[in-house]
Amino acid sequence: MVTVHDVAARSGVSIATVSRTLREPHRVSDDTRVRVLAAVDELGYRPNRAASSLRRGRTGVIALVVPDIENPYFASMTKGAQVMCRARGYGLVVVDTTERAEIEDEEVRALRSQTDGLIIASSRLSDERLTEIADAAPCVLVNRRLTGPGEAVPSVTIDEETGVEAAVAHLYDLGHRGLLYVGGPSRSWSQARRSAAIAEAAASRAGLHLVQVSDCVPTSEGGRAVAREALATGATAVIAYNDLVAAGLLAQWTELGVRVPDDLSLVGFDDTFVTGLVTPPLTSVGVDLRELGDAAVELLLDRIDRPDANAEGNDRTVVPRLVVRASTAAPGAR
Amino acid sequence: MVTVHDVAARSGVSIATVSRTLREPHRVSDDTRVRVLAAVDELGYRPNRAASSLRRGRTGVIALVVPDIENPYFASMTKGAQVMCRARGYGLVVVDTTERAEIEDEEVRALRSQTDGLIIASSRLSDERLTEIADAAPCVLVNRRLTGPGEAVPSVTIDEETGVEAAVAHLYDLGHRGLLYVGGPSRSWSQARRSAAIAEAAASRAGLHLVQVSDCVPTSEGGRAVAREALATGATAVIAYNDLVAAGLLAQWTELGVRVPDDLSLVGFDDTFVTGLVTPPLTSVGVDLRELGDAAVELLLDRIDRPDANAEGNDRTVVPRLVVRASTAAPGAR
DNA sequence: TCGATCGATGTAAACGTTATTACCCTAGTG
DNA sequence: CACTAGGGTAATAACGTTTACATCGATCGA
Repeated sequence: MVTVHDVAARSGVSIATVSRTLREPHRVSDDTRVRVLAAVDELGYRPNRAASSLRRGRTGVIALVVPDIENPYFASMTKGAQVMCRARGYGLVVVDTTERAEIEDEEVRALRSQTDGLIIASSRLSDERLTEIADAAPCVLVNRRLTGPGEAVPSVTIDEETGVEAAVAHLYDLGHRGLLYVGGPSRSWSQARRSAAIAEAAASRAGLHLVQVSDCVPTSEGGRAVAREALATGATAVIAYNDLVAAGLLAQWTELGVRVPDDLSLVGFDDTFVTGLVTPPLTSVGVDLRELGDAAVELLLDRIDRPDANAEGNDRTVVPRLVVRASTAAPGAR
Repeated sequence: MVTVHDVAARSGVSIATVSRTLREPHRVSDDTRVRVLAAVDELGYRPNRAASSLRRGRTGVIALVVPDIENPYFASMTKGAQVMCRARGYGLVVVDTTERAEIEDEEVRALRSQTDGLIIASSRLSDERLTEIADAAPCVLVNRRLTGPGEAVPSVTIDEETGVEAAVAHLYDLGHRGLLYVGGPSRSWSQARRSAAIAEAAASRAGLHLVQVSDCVPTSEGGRAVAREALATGATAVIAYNDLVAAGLLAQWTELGVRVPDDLSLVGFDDTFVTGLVTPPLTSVGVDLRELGDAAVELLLDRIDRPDANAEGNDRTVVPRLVVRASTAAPGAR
């Protein structure tokens, strides 16, 4: 292993100067700098991260905790986070909790002391636990906002109301009056918000009849499972908890001979790449998920690098767009 | 921050004993052990990873380098790797190279000195470069095997021949005699192997006519783009480079009024969750991708933890299964 | 009973980096 | 010319762990 000492010896300076050359280049004279950098290059020197972390009390690494990396939603988020981390010179460790709160708790506990900060996406933990964690380490929540008065845990959330409003408006304007919302797990924070937002959006529209079913398993299998039940409601338009559920509904309906959008319009959530995989391509409302990851990293790193700069600007809200594809049309269009 | 010193003070022993209690519990007496562990618990002590790494020359972290974490293929692999790492007490840092060789090179260079080992999946780097990397750090390749004689870079690969053979046999037995293979990027190692294996499997079957197109972009858009061209070949059965391409073909064909499997049979590769999303569900040949990640981690950690135990047992081959779903049937079945 | 052995614990020296302090040397100022 | 200011560099002390070695009883065999 090549260390500062080797570089120092080779370039005829002290180890202090080597370190300074790399950390604060402007503080050394021009010719020492080139000499040191040359030696660094020739020897292939790379500062030992462990040593650096130990001395500085900073690891240069942040952690992203997600429930399930196989879920395209979190995969995209991770991608965004990854790119931003690279740009800012930070490492990213991704942890998959397999949707289990106790694993999340355990991992978070382990990570908080060994990283510079945490991003926790769609957490399964209680408000109390999260507050406690945020007290102990820089922390950004995604898809979760703590409600307490004094709480100031930074978070990145989606403006569900706006997204839902756009979806409902779209369907209403097409002429739909019977609307079904196939909701996800009732314990989910996003589900609660979406459900409430849909109720509100529906209530404000004359003649619109809304039915909600909930606790659909948020996968395509879940969608398949409720496909018949959904038909039975007599709705002409369906909004699904997410794209996967929508895909499942679509697949099952197709097998049952129900045609989309001729017989039934369908809107998904999250606008993942799944929308382009199915036939017809799915109208969906969602944010750029990479941007979500991006934003979380940015928020966290700003907190870390510029400590107590501004206790304000804690939260970021990302506004979703409705992307209209081929799964929605006027009712009875055929 | 609570350190060994705090724990030592609290439990009335020296820091050495604290460290030993945690690393080699059998080497301390029973009552000291319980006393120390109690103190650890009460104080919430967690050994500082940076310090530990520095001293031991081991980080307890391995890296997984993938071209694209958004690709369900690598997402599943990552999941498998993640779970295995957790089980073995290692941390996992996932790096997405966004399919760019120069980023892969750069990241690998940075990671090899700061982790205990590397897993490089579907690498874009040259054989020479990979050999060089493997010389400098424990390394396992996935979906790549170095061919040189003395080369002994451990790898996990898929037995493409067996998988392809099963797919071709399935279609042939259904009665198909005109077969099209829609191949992926010609620079891809997997593509080369699949293409060769299909040619071989086809050659051994009387009356089977094989056409290959290649350089299809390995996404659903890529599949859509070649959908018409595929029809023009007159084949009655199509094998696609992967499930995404198959999904694209399927979507475009559906829009063109071509029905699967009535008019055309379709087989995908990799058996990702995409197979269940589309209509009809896709017949696909692939391995359990989590197992692939699993195996890579296991191979790597065995190398790290039991150094030079066995230079043999370097490679692991995973045998894919053909999962028959609804996208394949006898030709002219309708 | 005495030395050898062994088990349990303590002491202290690393690991490679960075930050603080001290130093030197040159240039500027009265 | 003496004195100071200040830029550039060197020496050195941490950071928290782990581990080789030393120490000290106690046990055991002769």
